[in-house]
Amino acid sequence: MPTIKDVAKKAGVAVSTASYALSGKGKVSASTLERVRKAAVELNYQKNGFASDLKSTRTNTIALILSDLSGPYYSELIKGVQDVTSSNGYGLIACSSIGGKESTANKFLREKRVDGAIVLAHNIDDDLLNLSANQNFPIVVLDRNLANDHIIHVEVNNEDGARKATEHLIERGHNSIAFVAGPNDSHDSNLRFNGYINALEKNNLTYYSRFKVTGDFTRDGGYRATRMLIAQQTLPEAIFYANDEMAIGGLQALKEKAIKVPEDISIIGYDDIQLAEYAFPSLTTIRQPKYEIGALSAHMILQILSGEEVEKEYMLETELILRESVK
Amino acid sequence: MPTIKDVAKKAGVAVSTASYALSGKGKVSASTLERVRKAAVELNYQKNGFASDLKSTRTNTIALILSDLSGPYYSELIKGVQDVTSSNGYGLIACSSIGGKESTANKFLREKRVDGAIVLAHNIDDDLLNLSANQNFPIVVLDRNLANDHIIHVEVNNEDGARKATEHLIERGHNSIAFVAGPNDSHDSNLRFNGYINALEKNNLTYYSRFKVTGDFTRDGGYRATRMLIAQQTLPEAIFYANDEMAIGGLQALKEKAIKVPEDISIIGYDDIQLAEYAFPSLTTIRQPKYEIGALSAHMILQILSGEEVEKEYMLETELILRESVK
DNA sequence: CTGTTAGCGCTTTCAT
DNA sequence: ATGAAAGCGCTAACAG
Repeated sequence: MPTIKDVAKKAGVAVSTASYALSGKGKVSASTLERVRKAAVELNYQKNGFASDLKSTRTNTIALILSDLSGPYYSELIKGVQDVTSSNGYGLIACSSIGGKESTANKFLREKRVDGAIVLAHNIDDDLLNLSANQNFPIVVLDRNLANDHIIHVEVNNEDGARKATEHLIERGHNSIAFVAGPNDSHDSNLRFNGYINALEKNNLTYYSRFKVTGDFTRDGGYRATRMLIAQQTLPEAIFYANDEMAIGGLQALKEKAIKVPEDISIIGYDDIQLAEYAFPSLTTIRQPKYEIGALSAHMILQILSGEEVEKEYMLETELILRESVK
Repeated sequence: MPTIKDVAKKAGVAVSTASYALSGKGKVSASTLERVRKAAVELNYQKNGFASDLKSTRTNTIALILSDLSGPYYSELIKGVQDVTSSNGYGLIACSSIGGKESTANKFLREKRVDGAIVLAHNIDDDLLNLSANQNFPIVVLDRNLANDHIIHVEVNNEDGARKATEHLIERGHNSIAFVAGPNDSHDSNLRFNGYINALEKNNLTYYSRFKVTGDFTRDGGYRATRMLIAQQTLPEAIFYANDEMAIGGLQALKEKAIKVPEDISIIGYDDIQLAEYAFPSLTTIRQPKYEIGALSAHMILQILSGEEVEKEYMLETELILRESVK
């Protein structure tokens, strides 16, 4: 691999001159500029990004850290982030937190390979975020609450969203409502559970712990959770799934047992992923403003990076989307 | 930001010793190791990734470059790549090629910020790939053919897939078949068009150029293309969309004009994205082995990186998925 | 306008 | 086992 030194030698100039010429920071005569450029092309010179970052300490790139790059939920979120970063001349890389301590996500966070990060990955632990965040390295977290001056929270009102979902079910006349939770360590899922409980209490409905089953936010988890519900002697009148993916898995389980939705049982999801609209029956759900979350998060990071003072807490609201899965 | 120098000073050792201690490469007594570790924690020391990469010239990370991080097609592909990389101790970052020359994708490719790359992004140009690929920087391309010793091609048999789709339509008795193409510069779309033409010819059907309209691989593009088809006096008996997203947009346009699928017109897509199964009517389509593409690509990169000699060309086959959108 | 030079923070010989 | 020191490739301050 040729270095800038080789280019300089070939062009018959000093490295600094070559550097100036290549970076286009003026201070070079047209003729040397030409010579240097020519030499660079001939040698197929490509600058070493690490070396230049090491000097500049700015990467102009932010990272979006997700627990799983391939989830359907993320599509719109990414779009929001991407639109904002790219229109501000920033680069974006997405990385997954799969792989624990060794994951790329961990590495990027620890070693500051980017200028800032947006994190939506329950398997990244709080300590790491607390250690990594600082004046020059802003972090936006989307799925937890951390007491740290350099961490911005962009939250969606989970409790209220879950309350809306549950109350909608109650309004439609359902008295026994099951809740299919996400992973136990998911902050979001726990808040949604709280909202569910609140709505129950407010309406004087008793909560039966056998009506709470745990999925893991995947379609398969929703399928299994629903099978468990079906296996119990009394089927609830409605099921509230803590996310749409699980609801879609549930739809499948219900269909297999010939339990009709919404005739025999009503179901409601959470998120409003693209598929929700196409599921059969289409899924009544709680929409999260995913694009806005992404765009706002990116915007905040860039604000901080450009030295602005910003609010540390943002709360976005949800919306009930009526479709066909609730009677 | 504290550096390793600070840690060394605090621990009362030389930088080299600190480096050894921190990287766990032996050669340090238990007591100094302890001292150094303690100092590092107290200072909240985090190593500078760029500096260490600059020395080591290995990042243990590969990049997946996509034209748009948020497309539904990519989900499974990413999963395939991710499974292989993470189980081999490699990191993965995904980046988008949006933003042209300034995009993160370009930068990573040019400046070798990763050890290798998998590219599925029609807006990255051939020249850049040719310049970047070399002995130590393997590239797998998924959407084009480049004559370059250091570029691996993983292809899906587009022509054959399109032929299958078209012939299926013909077998089901359709004689006038429209084709909704992707962007004109898409290699994949052009090959699919060839397959379509071949099938027509083989079955002695004439090709009408008014039955070829161009979308841009998006739902909206498919919607508009379909409107154009509808606007013409004679509707074809069937439409072959060069990808599922456009077909889903088409479904919408057809529904708005009360044209029933498949009673009034048959449609077939390409890709078999998740949504295809959930569309109404569910979409008959050509499945691309997306997960396998991803896994194979990642595998090849890692092979090369570990010094193996490998084949440069791979061709994967498609499969016709029968659903409800063809009469 | 061009060249010399001092680092950026780290790893890694090579002595001790 | 530990330390001194040489660079990785680049940028930028400074001198000319």
